[in-house]
Amino acid sequence: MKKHPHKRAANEAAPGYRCRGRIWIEEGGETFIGYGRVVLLERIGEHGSITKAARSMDMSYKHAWDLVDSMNRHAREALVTTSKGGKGGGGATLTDAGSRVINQFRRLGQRLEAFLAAETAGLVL
Amino acid sequence: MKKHPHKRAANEAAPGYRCRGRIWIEEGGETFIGYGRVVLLERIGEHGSITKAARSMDMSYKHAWDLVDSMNRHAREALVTTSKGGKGGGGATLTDAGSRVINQFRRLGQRLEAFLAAETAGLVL
DNA sequence: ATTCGTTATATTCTAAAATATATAACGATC
DNA sequence: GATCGTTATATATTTTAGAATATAACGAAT
Repeated sequence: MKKHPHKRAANEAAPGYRCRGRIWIEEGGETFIGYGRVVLLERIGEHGSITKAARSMDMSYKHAWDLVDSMNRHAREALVTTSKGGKGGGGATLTDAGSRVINQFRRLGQRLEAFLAAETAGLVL
Repeated sequence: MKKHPHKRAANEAAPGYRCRGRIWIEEGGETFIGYGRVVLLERIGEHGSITKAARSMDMSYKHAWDLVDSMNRHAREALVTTSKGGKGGGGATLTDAGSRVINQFRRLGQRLEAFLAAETAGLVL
């Protein structure tokens, strides 16, 4: 039988190439929303506190606070509202606008995954 | 005239949201090709030398060499071949396989840009 | 008034990534 | 065989992003 020159040799591992990617939304050259920020928003919604949300994802409070601040500054209406003092020391709540942003970005991420899967399937390397 | 409640106030800057993203190709969990690597391949093709290519893009030689090594290890056939000693001290040449990878990735990048443009146009934030 | 856990903020510390530096080997040309 | 600019490699230094730490303010509950 004639050899098939384009088939991989038996000892040669088949390279499993895969397209991967990241996507985010900018405003004025700065990041508005990305994967990590969406997770943070979700955790704030679950825990009702920036501190607890940060701990739950092994992030420093300062980093989490800076991200929330950045998101709120770039959003048309606040995604997270905070209160200090009082019962429990205060807290943070995810707004409806925040929930909508989460949903929009999650759907965007799904479309990216579909794009990447199609590109991976069509790779000709 | 009745106010249009969903129109932006005159003093409120229109937020220019924009989808951005990055894409790369992995093999075995490690990066095989990405934007920076493609630029490096192109510069090697232009200069015929890893050293000059690295300088031309303000990259340390070590970093450039590591990237070339990584690309060659993950590619089915070498994207860059090198020679040491001899006239001019040696050099590096972009192979045909390297050129093909550049073209494939550039086209992939164009399709990503189209995807991002469409998503930006459809943003509902 | 004291306590509590949080927000808000500044400052310091650390770890990762990249750069910078140094050295040997290479081989065609002179 | 001496020279040259490069590849190849190791080590040290610098940069920088994020974590860690510290402190004050807050305000309801006790």
